[in-house]
Order: sequence, then structure tokens, then C-alpha cells
Amino acid sequence: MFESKVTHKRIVVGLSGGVDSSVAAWLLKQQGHEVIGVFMKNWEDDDTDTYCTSRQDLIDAASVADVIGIEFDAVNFAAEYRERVFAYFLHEYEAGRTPNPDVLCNSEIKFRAFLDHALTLGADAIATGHYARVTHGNDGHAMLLKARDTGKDQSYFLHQLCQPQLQPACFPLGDLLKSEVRAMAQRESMPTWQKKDSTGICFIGERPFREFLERYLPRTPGRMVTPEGVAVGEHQGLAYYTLGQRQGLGIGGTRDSDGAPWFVAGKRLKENELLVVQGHDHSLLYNNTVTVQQLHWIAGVPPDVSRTYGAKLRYRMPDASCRIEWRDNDTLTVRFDTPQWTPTPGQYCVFYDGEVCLGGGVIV
RNA sequence: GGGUCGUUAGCUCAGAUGGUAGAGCAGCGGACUUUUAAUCCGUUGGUCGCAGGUUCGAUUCCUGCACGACCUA
Repeated sequence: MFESKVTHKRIVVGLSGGVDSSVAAWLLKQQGHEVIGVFMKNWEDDDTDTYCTSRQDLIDAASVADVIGIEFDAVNFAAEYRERVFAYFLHEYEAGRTPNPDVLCNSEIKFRAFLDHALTLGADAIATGHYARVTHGNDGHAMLLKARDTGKDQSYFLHQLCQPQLQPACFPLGDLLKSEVRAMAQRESMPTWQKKDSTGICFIGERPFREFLERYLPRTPGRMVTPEGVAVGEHQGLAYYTLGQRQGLGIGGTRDSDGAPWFVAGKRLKENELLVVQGHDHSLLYNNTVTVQQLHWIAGVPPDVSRTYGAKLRYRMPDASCRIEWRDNDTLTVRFDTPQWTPTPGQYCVFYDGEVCLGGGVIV
């Protein structure tokens, strides 16, 4: 399939205006494909404020397309993003969980809305600047693999993709190191070669989070309490905090304490109380097991209960050795070899068999 | 009523036989990072409760006052 270098394809590349997608597009063009660069605008809630960089990103994307010498277009999936990603995002926060919108952004926007759009353009494949790899087995199944650059691997964000989404996917950067990508961008005089890596929620960007959430979720102050029931502070709303969070608690020194920092250990929704504990290694911050639902397996079949796998409980966390047990048809209990620090409801537990990303589900 | 101890950065506390003070936490900034994390690095804060006295000089000694905690009639 795609590995065949003689194959000439029509590939639509998602150009974000950053270095990675710039180089991805350039590589495909070098390989002789017919490449079309498409910029996605998916967030327009604050086009006027200081955090909005999409205008510059659009300019950069167009500029890159010009340098590479490919067709360029822009699309707007803001409505889709709002309905399929942002609504879920807010609903999860309201429920006291910590969602990972970027996982949905991939399965609902980049590899659904965008993929559909590419297909209408007659594309044979779509490509992005993700650091991940896809291989196609003899049985026709696509496998998702970690990137060669383990520090940049983004397979975690792609683990919910299904075969129809993965089959036409192409990740030109999967075998490259970030440093190599930047070097290529510089060598090819890409206008984006020096651009800082983007962070924050995809399409929304990095911003003061509490402030951002307050625009959509009401403040509901309540007590911060210790496991012993001592009130040590006031929170601004359970939705504004995540498990394991240290910053923003505002708890100073207290009597009879050792001066260690405080961390969020839990949320009591009914009481509207935030459970906080002192010390990074407090036992309430660790769990040996997590329960996972909404499971999705890339190969279509679940992993083997008799084997040991690696699992990531948050993006960029090292794989933790674990075994799985079925609690019922769609609920998994994951048992780790060593206690894990603050597994957080709403985040995804993604399973790996070495380099292979098997899929995963939501921590409940 | 009497007595003891205490009153030092936002919080909890340390310190100087008198020469204008520190640590942790919080806060702030940065690095890292396509999830509110974590982690790492750096950093702003106080004229040491108030008023007198002794002294070349007191936040540190003395006196009084205020507030707090405890003890005791």
C-alpha cells in the first residue's frame, strides 16, 4: 500500500501552521505524491482576544504551502468541534472529571470531519504532523505504533481511531526525531522552522485554564478538606481542579504539619468538597487498579487477559506494567504491578504491547 | 483578679549574648508539554504587635499598653 514508493497518491495534509505539519507535507511532496494542504479552523469563540493565534497560523500554513508548491485550502469545522468535542469537554468537567478533548478531536474532527472532506476532494489518504506510525499488515489491518521519537510520541491521542480512520492515515514524521524535523524545516527555509511547539488544547490553545472554564461553567465555591475532615481552604468549584493538582490550591502552612505541599486527592460531588492531602507521596494519591470503560480496540479484538501490557494513564507518562481483567462486557479492571500516581477519571488508559498501541478506554 | 508564655513575610514557624532577619508552604515567572496536571529551575513579599526607656545603635534588654493561648484563685 502506502509503503510502496512508486505509488503515486493524492494526499490531503492537515496544515496547522506549525513546523511538524509543514515538514510532513514537504516529505510527501518529495516522495512524489500529489499533495493538497488544508488548514482547519475549529475554534472561534475568542477570535478577538489575545490567545487567538489562528489568524497567524492560517497565514503560516498558506505560506508553507506556497514554499512547498502545493495547493492550499482552508476549512471550518468550528460547528462540528463545538458539538462533538467541546460539548463533551464541558459535560465532563461538570461531572467532576478531567476530560481529554484532544483524543476526541482526533476521532471526531481530524479523522472524521476532515477525513470526509479530504475524500470529497478525491484523496487517497490524509496526513498529519502527528508523531506516530501506522503499518499495514497482510490481513489488511492497520496497526498504530509509537513514534520513533519516544519523547514526542502522540499515539496516546490517536488510540480511539478505528480501521476506516487509520487505513487512509499517513504520519510522515513517525520515523523522525523532532530535532530532525526542525533541521529539515530550516534547510528547506520553511517559514515555520523556528516556531515554538504548540501546546494546550488542540485548536483552543494554551491559556489560564480556570479563567477559561469560568466562561462556561459557574463558580461553585466549597470547602477543601483533609481526610480527617479538617477544612483547610476554599475551592472555587470542583470542576476547576484535577486529581494530583498542586498549584492553585492556595493552602499555606498549617499547624502540626511538616510543611509539605498539598495535592488534590479527590472530589466529593454531593458535599461539594475537594479532598486534599499533604505530601506528594500520600497513600491516597496512589492506586493499584483503575476501572476503564468505553473501550476501543484498534485491531477490533481485545487484548489477552493472560498477558502483561504497558498502559499510559495520562499523555506522556511512562508505560506502566499491568494486567487486565474483565469486570463485565464493557468494563475493564486494570491491575498495575506498582501503584500509580493519581489515575484520573476522564483521562484515557491506553494500552501498549511494546511499540504497538492496542487501544484503550476512559478511566471511571 | 493573679501568673506564665506568645505576638517575626499571605500561612505555619525559625533566628540574632543588641548592629535593621530566614525556611517550608502559598503566590509569581520560566522550562517541559497538542488534556485544569505532575516535575524541574528561578523569584517577589516583612522595617520583626503598639508606645516609651536604656544604648553610639534595638526587632533582639527594660517598662507600660493591646491582642491571643494556657494555668490559677
